[in-house]
Amino acid sequence: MRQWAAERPDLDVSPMEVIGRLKRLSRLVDAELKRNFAAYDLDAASFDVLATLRRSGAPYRLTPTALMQSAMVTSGAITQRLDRLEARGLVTRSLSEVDGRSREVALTGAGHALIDRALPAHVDTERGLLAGLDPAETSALVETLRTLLASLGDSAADSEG
Amino acid sequence: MRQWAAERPDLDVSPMEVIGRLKRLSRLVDAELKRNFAAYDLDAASFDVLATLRRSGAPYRLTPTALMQSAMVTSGAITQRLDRLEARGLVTRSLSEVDGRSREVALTGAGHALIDRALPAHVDTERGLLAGLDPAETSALVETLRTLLASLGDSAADSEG
DNA sequence: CCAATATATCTCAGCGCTAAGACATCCGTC
DNA sequence: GACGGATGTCTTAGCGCTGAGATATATTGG
Repeated sequence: MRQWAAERPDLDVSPMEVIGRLKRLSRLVDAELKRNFAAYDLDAASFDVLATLRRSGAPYRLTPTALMQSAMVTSGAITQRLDRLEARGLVTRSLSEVDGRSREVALTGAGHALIDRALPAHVDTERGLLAGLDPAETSALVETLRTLLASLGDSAADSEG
Repeated sequence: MRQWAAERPDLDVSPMEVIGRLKRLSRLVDAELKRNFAAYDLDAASFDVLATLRRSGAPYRLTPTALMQSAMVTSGAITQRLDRLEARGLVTRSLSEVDGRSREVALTGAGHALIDRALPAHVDTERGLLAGLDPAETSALVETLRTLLASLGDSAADSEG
């Protein structure tokens, strides 16, 4: 920030302070979570799909489109994630009975068991990452992030985990 | 969150609320910034390198290692970014005079001009992304992110933009 | 001084993602 | 019912990054 103020005093670079830190934090978090995923033979992408299916509740079925929106990736990315998960026997894909264009992605028993095993350590890792904040700071942060996401039109701002 | 509480009532998934939103926000921000980069024939990676060199001040020279630490990517990624920028005439690479292992990466006139042109719109885009927060919320957010980064050992928590 | 170790950069295979587009199916309108 | 546009999924080429490792130079301790 100091550097920018010296180099481009004509610009108000204060937004960089927020967004730069946000990006940095996101990278640090990703790197830390990755370590835990690896302990369960997972990566962030696979974990994301399994966790989304898991939290959707019985019968643990969602369409690729739903998974795509939750993950905020392209349809091609979801297709490939599902290819990998299906090959490992963690999910199944079947034709939708109500829409001929669509598929139903379902957790298998193995997928269910794996995500249930990986979840506790994952949440613990996340808790550890936030250990530097006291409860008041944490809840203020949640609230601010919710406000920000809502202002950007993110529909999942109220339900996402 | 509601879904998790119903599915895994044994787990305190509150950390997911923070980290999930953080990740989501980071993706939205990336997507929005990307649009502006494209208007200047840049991508996030190239912009990052040019901006880092630019804010380092005259003589706008840094080592690949310094760029690597700033960008939080591997050395291979920096090598490739520099290959691309060098091919476009936006930076030059020369041997270090003080360390035979090292290189000096310098902004060219074209690189300097390009980043100076792209910067104002970039900062404006960032400002727009934060428009949903009032000044008090914004400064509280900065402070919280700083605290969090510091607690995670991020040395650049105080200077990064 | 030399050996051992650390550091700086580059190389490259492999991987997951995007972007663009193909294809099938659904839906609204006439 | 047929047409045209919208939607859901998959395909594929290309791209940037990682991770492992190669190479060269620097540093440190004996």
